[in-house]
Amino acid sequence: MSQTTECRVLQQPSAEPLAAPDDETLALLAKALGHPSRLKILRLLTERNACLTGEVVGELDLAQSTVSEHLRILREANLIQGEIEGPRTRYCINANGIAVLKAGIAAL
Amino acid sequence: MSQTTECRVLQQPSAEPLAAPDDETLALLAKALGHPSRLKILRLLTERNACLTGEVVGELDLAQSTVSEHLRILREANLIQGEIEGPRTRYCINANGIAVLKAGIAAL
DNA sequence: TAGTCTCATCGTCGTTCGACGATCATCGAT
DNA sequence: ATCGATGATCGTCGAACGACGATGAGACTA
Repeated sequence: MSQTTECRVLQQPSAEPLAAPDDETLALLAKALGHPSRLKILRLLTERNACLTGEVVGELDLAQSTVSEHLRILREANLIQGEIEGPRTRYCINANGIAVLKAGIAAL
Repeated sequence: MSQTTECRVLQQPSAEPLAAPDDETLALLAKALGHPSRLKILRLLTERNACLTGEVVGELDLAQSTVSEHLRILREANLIQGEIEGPRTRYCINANGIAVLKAGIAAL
């Protein structure tokens, strides 16, 4: 059962258009996106509001360690964020990172 | 001297919003973008209207063969296109590919 | 305290990437 | 017909990636 508990993170609505990142940063963001499984994870986290690691693993037909790696890559790219919740970790979209990505691509 | 001859390619202005690509395709596009040199090439081709391979090489501080590889990757990702012009090749942005990319990212 | 559950991290293995120099094919000019 | 210039392709090498199983660290539960 998909627990769609909200991922409570302070985040201003950002009225600003948001500056586009430099090439180095944009390349890192794009690279993090450059794998189908990671795109699927992003869509999953968007669709549901947040997911435990185990829920993501359940959707991906990949080993737990592999999924955890993909989550790490997305996290380090600032595209998602996770908070520890007892023995589990709850991941959700990092809206700011996504916004930076969108701004960078839109500015191409 | 940078020859900014126009890259004449038929291309409808596309009034449609343009459908977002599937994850597989979007991942390939993102992967192609995931390198600073390739972003730089895209910007170069946008700024000037088109470039010969040699002009791109002159801007990138990389070996000719390496640049040619980057051009190939962008070309195969449909983000740029090249036309042979005598002994040289003239590259320009593939507006359609860029549009697909932007649509895919914007839809995230 | 022992046991279990969850998830991150580590070590490994094969594949892909990114860079290079060398080579090759093609076109223009001599 | 030869030569020079241009640029794609090939072969190579080290680094990074993507997958996996195994292990380890925390946090609840009995």
